[in-house]
Amino acid sequence: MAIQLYDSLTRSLKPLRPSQPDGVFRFYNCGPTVYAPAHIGNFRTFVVNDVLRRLLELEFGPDKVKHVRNLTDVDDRTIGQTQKEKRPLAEITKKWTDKFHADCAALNCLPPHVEPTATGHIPEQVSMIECLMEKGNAYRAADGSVYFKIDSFPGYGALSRIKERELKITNAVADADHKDSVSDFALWKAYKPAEDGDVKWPGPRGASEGRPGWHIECSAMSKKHLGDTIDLHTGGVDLLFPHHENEIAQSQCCNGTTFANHWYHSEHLLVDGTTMSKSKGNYYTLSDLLEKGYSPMAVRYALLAGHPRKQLNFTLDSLHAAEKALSTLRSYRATLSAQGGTPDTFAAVFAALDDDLNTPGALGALFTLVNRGTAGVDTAGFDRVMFALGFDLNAASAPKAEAPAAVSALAEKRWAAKQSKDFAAADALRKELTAAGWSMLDRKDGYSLEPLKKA
RNA sequence: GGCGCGGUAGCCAAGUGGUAAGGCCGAGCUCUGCAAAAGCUCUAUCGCCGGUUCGAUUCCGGCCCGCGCCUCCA
Repeated sequence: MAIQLYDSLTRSLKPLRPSQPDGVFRFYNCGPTVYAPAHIGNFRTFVVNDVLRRLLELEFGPDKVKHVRNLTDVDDRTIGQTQKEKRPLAEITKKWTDKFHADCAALNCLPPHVEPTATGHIPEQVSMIECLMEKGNAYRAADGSVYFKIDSFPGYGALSRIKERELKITNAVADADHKDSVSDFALWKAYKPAEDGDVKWPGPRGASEGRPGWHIECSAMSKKHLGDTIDLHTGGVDLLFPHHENEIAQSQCCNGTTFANHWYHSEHLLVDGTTMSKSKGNYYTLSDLLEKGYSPMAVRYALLAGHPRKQLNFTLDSLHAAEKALSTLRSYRATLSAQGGTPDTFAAVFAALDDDLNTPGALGALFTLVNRGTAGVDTAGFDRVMFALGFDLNAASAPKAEAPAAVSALAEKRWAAKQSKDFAAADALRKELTAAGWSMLDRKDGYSLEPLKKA
């Protein structure tokens, strides 16, 4: 059964199908800018795209999906960071690329098949800009920068439905002096010694040395790794305009063909009802949540608990709920036998996923089945569902924290009191442990200690 | 101002023209020195007002409230 996915361009549900004769599904997902740790809002997009990647593999076969996700390693923010830290660009971007990879791995996201970087594709970008200049879609500005001429592309605005004249005039006027029109966007930015440090490359013919504008990297890298027409292009809603709109303009003017057959945008993660930002103090990284005692898998679960095309209000409670839900799945998995399953047991789960990536619907269907018991279910069938959702049930439920000596001592005392049936003392000690932030779990033959979740 | 999205139980969140999945929390019960774990049970008429309809939470219109984007933010 085909995967139906919302297409932002036609605003309708469309089936996902490879368009090339080789049957390979070409999938480009806009990746992160590596100048700081990605936050969980960023990861919502990447986790959602990971589920998509997994569904595509199940649908077309693991070797019939080509997944490309870029790393933006040169732009205003990365350069700004090098100036702030007085360190080379490559050092900064390496650091945050490594962190991004570690976080992705913790969240059990499959690595893309190709992960191109902007700095690794300067010639490709330059060549595309030259192509656009030759075709009259781009022009050199007085300072040596190159801009895309929006008027030259009649289709501009089709994706975002934004007409040039409807744009709110902001402080974009800063660069306006060099542009023919305020709405034209940079393909190549001329080198500015005071701001750019040593970050510069030889420019397109006729332009100054400098660096690529942000949008051109995706056009150039998708062309190189996936070809002129790709089957699916995805990203967060915020990329719809101007980033994706500009990519379409660049690619279609240069290549003369449809850039992407399908566009998909996942919605924002909100915290406290608003979008995350450092100034609001509601900015979470994965590390922040792990420090609070939550597991990466719970974060993944929480990110999938809302419909990907709907804003999701993230709360710490949702992580608690996720932790519990995963624990239920873990015990359920443990009761399953290796064989004897009925093939279509989890059809409802896949039906939900195939229907516009309805992850909360899929989770609902999954628990309905789990609550029904283990009849007709075997490990292989269940594991297929876990693969699709990307839940690694073997991953630790939560990082095992070592109890401080003082806490261990209290626990030992309480255990001894309990063994000697001094329940009053045992209860008093339990209260002390709670006050110290630890929970003591008794078993027949011993006990374990777990830190209480921090608020 | 332009474009778009949403308002479903204490919280999170699916869904359907015929009286509403699921997770968490909470309550009760079973089990158990206590706690935890496990099991069972219980908890909503879907923002407001009209309209269409035999029937609307689901379609249409209006209103109220919230959120996002509008040139470099996933």
